[in-house]
Amino acid sequence: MRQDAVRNRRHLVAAARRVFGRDGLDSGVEAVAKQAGVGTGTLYRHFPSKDDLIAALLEDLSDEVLASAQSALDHRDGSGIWEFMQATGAIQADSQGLLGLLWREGRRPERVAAIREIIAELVKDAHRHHTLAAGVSQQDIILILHGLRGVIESAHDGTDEDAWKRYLELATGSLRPRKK
Amino acid sequence: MRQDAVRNRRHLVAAARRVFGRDGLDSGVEAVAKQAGVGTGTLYRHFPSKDDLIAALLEDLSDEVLASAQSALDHRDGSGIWEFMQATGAIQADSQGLLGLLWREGRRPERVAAIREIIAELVKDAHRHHTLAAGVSQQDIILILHGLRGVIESAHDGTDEDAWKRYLELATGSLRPRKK
DNA sequence: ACTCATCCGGAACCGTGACTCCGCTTCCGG
DNA sequence: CCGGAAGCGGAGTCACGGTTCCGGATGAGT
Repeated sequence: MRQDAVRNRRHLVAAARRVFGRDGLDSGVEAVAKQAGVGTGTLYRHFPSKDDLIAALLEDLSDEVLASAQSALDHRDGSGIWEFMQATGAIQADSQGLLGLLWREGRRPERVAAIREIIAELVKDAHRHHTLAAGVSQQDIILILHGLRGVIESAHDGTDEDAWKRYLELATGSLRPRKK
Repeated sequence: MRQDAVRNRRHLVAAARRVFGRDGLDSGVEAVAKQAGVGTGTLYRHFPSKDDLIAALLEDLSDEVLASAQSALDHRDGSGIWEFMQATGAIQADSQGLLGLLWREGRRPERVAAIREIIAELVKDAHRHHTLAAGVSQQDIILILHGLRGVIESAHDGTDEDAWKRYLELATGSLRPRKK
């Protein structure tokens, strides 16, 4: 593969992330191509369809999530679940909420399953070390993460870029075990 | 205005709510017209553009929210804020997350302002009666509501229709004052 | 430097979906 | 009942955006 080709591919995914993140998936492929500094023909050389481009984008993003989940798992002291939620928030915010597509639509189900798997593991570990309130399930964590997505999507056109941090603070307040 | 025209208008708004709620705003106007049992021409007689139809829809929804907000305000015993969040959740769930458009996009800013106004009032009342943890602001409530929207949108294609209730339970856990 | 396989750009194509137009139908006051 | 104004339906128009195509440019091995 030629050097300029790999460079263009990278640029295209980055451009897609920027454009789709800013203006939504309804943005034209032409906007993405222009942002990447190439023509639409080039875009279609690398990705057979717009949907494939989006899939590549999500592949990238979910790689990041999986990586952070793995590193959170390494803790094994019950703090992993908190770290994971923070990291997910950061990635979600950085990608302007695009990561939510992975959840919301049926895209890349294996990835979603893998992430769920790890969350279950993190929850189990947290319970083992009593860093999570009793009765909180993996499903509850996922609920909070869906909420996190909603918050980030809303702040999107707004002013407060770090609102999601405050949100996590609030939302996780009731997940921590009762400090007596 | 002729009777059948009034009826058709109502049917159109209801149909739009159903169709757009189920399949998203990208659904064609033809689907809405068919659902309402009329032709597209009729739709365009009542609403000059698709966007106007959506605006009418949101008008309806925000009417419901304002009404529930008003009735929550009547309590004046500090419980209004909780009732309001429950009611908003119910409306949001019923409309399949369409209500979120009011928030997310810049649509109908006066309505949004009015709702914010009432939330501020509810928060003030709650603090007066100490039914809300100190340091929780109107902005925090809105964050939780954004999260609520995210949860409902996600459950959308899923199985668990009542997930948002559990979410509210979790999310509001840390908003209540420390029961000592 | 030469060559050719690979890659690039963007004009042209085509399907989709918002919107218009107009002949026909239906309501309703007299 | 009758007349005509208001309303209806849906085929046709048009613009937009995803996709294709191909002549020209460009990288890389000899």
